[in-house]
Amino acid sequence: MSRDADTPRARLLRAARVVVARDGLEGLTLRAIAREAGVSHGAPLRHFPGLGSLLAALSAEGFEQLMASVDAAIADGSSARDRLGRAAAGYLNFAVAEPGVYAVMFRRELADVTDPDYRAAGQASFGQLVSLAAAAQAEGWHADVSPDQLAALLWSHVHGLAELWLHGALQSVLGDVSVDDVVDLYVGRLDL
Amino acid sequence: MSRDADTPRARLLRAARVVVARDGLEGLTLRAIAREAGVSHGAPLRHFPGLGSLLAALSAEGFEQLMASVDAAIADGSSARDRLGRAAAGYLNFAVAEPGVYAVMFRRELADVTDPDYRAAGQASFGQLVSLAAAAQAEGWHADVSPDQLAALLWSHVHGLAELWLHGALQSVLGDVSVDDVVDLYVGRLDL
DNA sequence: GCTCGATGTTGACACTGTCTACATTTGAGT
DNA sequence: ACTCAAATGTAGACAGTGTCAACATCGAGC
Repeated sequence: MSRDADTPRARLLRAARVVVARDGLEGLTLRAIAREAGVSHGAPLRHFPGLGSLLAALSAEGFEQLMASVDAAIADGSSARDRLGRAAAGYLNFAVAEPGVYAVMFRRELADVTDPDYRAAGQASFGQLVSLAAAAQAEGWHADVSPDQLAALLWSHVHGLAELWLHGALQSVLGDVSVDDVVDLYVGRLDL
Repeated sequence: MSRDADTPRARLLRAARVVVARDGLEGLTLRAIAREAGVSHGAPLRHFPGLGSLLAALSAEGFEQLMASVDAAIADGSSARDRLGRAAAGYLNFAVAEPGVYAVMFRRELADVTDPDYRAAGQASFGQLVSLAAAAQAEGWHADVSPDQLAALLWSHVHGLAELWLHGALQSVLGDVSVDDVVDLYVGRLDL
């Protein structure tokens, strides 16, 4: 994300971020993105075969952002298991900082999940988690599962927390919890 | 769900089930529901103020189905902790049996989450989980958290598994796992 | 018998995604 | 410097959508 920092493609993706942050998923239309980018309603189709493809590209960027957020969070962890807890916090921080992008990343009816960049970015993100899990296993933590399986379990749990928080379900069921509360609850409990 | 088993309202909700099962979330439109129910495109608005309201009613039904699925699954559990594991299986079985309904239940851009019936059904479903969690705590399992918090954690984990499975992410990351595999993995690991 | 509420129909409106035909700009090769 | 082709953008159309208003039907209760 540097050489082509101002191509029309990148401008459209930035516009999509603005729109989804402002209007949510229901306002995230191709025409709204075009308006935000200051071009006519047909212009985006010169750069993406369709809305699903644009949203897949946005999601791919989201996965990279997510990895960066996790990387930043684990920077000064003492042990692998400690880094795993910090990774969860980094993950949730991204989801809360970019709720619209995070939602698009996991709605197959919106983003074209067959897009190669989307799949690659998603797998890279999962790979990051596998590495963290494997390192914790090397310290003897849940060493009796495959790293992939352990990573899938951890991913599921953190993803569930993110989705329910974004949905507002956690807030309505516990008091009005903050993200930090969720992180504390999750990291501090259930043997993580 | 009995006295009014054949009101137009109930017929529309049945039609919505058919449509979402056949065409997925992107095909779940008000007009498609009307077509499936054999009425004109404006007829549903006589019974629901809008699509979001209809989907909220469908979601409320979904929460009741979900509770029934969990209830059936825990019927012959030996201990409270054992029942908790069976409850997770019942939960995931519902999500996989009715993927469209399950998805609608957790998309606030589709279902009107302010609908009173929706909220009541969702809270009842959560209450069911709280009871199960509290019973397991009475057996000494994770007794150092509040039942609500413990239930929220369990819910997040199972919801994350359901969402990622429905999204196809678990299948693409582990091999082509079945739901039973997911249940085994989840229930058998992480001290549940 | 008549009225009124429940239910349904029809047509309109402003949106949407996508397509096609047409314009403009721009850069690389001669 | 000129040309031409690719990149990019515009404008209009089409079918589909949610929602609304006006009109129709029909049945139960007075």
